[in-house]
Amino acid sequence: MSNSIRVRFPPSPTGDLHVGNVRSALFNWAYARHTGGSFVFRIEDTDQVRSTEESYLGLLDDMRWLGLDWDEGPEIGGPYAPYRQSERADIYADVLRKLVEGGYAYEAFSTPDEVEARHKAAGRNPKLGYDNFDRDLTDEQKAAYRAEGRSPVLRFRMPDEPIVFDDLVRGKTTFDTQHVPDFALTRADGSPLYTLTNPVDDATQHITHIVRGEDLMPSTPRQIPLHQALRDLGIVDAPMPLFGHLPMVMGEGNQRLSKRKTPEASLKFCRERGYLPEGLKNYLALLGWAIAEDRDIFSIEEMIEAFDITDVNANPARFDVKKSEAINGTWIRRLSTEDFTQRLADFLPDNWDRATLVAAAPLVQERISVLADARDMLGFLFVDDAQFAIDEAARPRLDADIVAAALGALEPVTEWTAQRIEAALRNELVEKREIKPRKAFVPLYVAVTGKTAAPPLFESMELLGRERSLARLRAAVG
RNA sequence: GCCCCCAUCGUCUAGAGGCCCAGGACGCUGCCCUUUCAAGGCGGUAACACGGGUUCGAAUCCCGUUGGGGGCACCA
Repeated sequence: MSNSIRVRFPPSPTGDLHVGNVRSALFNWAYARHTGGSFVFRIEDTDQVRSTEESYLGLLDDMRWLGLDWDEGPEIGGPYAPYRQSERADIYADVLRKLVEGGYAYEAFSTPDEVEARHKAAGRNPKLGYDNFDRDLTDEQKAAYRAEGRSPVLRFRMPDEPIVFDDLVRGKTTFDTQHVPDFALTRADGSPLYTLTNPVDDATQHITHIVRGEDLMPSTPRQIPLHQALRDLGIVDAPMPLFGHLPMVMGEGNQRLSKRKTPEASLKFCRERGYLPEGLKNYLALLGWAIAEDRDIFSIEEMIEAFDITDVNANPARFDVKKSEAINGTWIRRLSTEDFTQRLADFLPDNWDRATLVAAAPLVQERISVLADARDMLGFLFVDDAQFAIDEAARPRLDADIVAAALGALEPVTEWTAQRIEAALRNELVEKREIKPRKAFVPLYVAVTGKTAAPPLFESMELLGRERSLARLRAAVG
């Protein structure tokens, strides 16, 4: 199926995924599923110093958690294996050799300091980048550098013609190669750089659509001539891939997402907050894409059905925590009680009593937007009585008279069910004492749960149990 | 500084010349419901960055300005 669509997601195992990466993965995946093409998962670990096995394993776990399954990649292999760049060294070495032999790449000995010094001496902007100084070094000059103990990097010889491509989301884009210096393909130790491995893998793995963040747009005028060189040399016969550059996902205040400044932007953080994969994917899909004029909530199946890269818009988006949680909340409410209970149980600490949890889950399902909210809301049921404490913010809402009256009404109740508790309390406080329900129950919420935002009172007391409930009421009076 | 990209409510967006004195969602907010908190229902608030063109007609096309973002590594 040489004419079928192939997209890829190639993260580096150098840390946690952030939501911008996840959005790229999602769009690529959705496009593959929409078109019946292949989604290739590739690991770009050419930077041996920064890449870690832990991060690699984390990447796999995150992708599985998200439900973004890959057709080719780690652990399952595929026709263009291996899919970890650290295992493709001989491919790169071979390409490099042919590139040099074909005159597409050359040895460069200049150090960054020397390049900058030449720019300054010539009155040019020192930030201009490499100046193509070593392009036509003679063998004697190279030998002289080597005699100094220098090792060269290999650089790609950029063509003179402008690079023009039709971006899938932005349309026609032109780069004048005057502004694109010959770029390094290797380090001085001969190890390959991203600038080589990424285009080589895209070519050798027959990627047809390269959909990535806008931050990679400046690498496109380098990838295109390199891909062309690979074709000219007969290394690959893959046609030039199409490029689509997704808008950046920004944090608050238009800051670029970084784990330091915007922790909510890391997938790890989202998972710890208790986002549902459904909710997170739904929200992320909204960043740069819309399924319809008046719809925000849609399933992944609906997204697959409707998604097309050319419908993605080009302007940067802000990751809005409030909206993402609101979307997640509606996904939580959409879950069946059984499903929700299961996910909550998987999320909450193991030592929380299972039976109580099953009974309590339905009470919070429509009150939370991320699973972590349930931890706060249900904590009063699972905390040791010795450690139970009333929130400082809630304490002023206590009312000793009301709590005492409630205590008096509840002590005779032996059949400890929500119905009996409610009947006793209403009779005493609302009927006999004519206290408005709103006024009557808030102090009891505070006494029993320690908070003003809690699951329904009577059910909460039933779950807490007679003795513990009465004890908390007594503690609140005294 | 140089190169590239972008520009509709506070935010995410719909809008591909007349359907738009601009629609949806989040947020904020009013009311209803209500045992707290939510959820739900019904309202409200709020935008085409600016200036020139093109056209009978522009949020939609063109140019410029301004603003924002990205890149300029022997990181990816």
